[in-house]
Amino acid sequence: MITIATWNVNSIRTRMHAVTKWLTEAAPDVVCLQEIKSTTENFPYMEIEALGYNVDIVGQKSYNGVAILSKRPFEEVIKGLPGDETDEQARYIEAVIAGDKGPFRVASIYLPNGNPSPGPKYDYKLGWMDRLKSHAQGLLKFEEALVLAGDYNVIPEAKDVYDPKGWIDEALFRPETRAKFQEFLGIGLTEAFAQMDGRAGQYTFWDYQRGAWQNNEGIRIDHLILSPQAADNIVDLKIHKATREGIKPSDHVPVVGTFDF
DNA sequence: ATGGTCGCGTAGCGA
Repeated sequence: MITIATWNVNSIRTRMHAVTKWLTEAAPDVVCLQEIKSTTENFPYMEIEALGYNVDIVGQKSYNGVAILSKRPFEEVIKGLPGDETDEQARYIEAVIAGDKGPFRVASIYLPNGNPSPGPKYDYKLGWMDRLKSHAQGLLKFEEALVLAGDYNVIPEAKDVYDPKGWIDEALFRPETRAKFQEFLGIGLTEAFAQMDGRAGQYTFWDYQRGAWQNNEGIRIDHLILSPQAADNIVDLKIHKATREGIKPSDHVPVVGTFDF
């Protein structure tokens, strides 16, 4: 069995206490991190490697930044989402890792937020989603287990947000955003939560403001997106809500899939 | 009610 997690940590340096605690307790095989807000020079490689992980990252000063941690060595790493050489935002890293039954491929994705919308930031989001779809179409041709994990900044359905009417103009929930997400899934991908659970009100993010956590005013935006070979072999999916408690939590919580790879 | 809270970096932006 292989466990693959995604977690937007909202700064790796500030979150190291919570991250090391969770890595020790949950001990996932692979972890996709987003919003590390760190350059390569400032990333805490030593502390994470000491917990038994190989680490590779796409870093950026102050904003964005993604990483993949893996207890098994990387066979191949691809950095940056293809399709726009002018895009300098650190939002994509992909790796091939050896499973017990052959290699599997994992990507750590930090899809643009897109607010305010409409506007240039929303256009960037939609363009990024088009590029992700194109890249994923290429990956599907390998016909291998593929897990595209990350903060998609997309609320798939009304049941995934505490106040759908209040969110209708947000970049994360606009009909055009949801339609493009469905178009992305339509190339032959499966959203793990929809397959495994699908219940309403299973959130992965609660804003720091307005007592959102205390009032359970959350949204579900962190997803594991699977190729057929991954969807056929997922055996469990859990949202680790407990990490939203405690001192200096991230506003996102981990989503963890277990696969018979 | 155009508020509220984080993180980065030390003003104001991004979320």
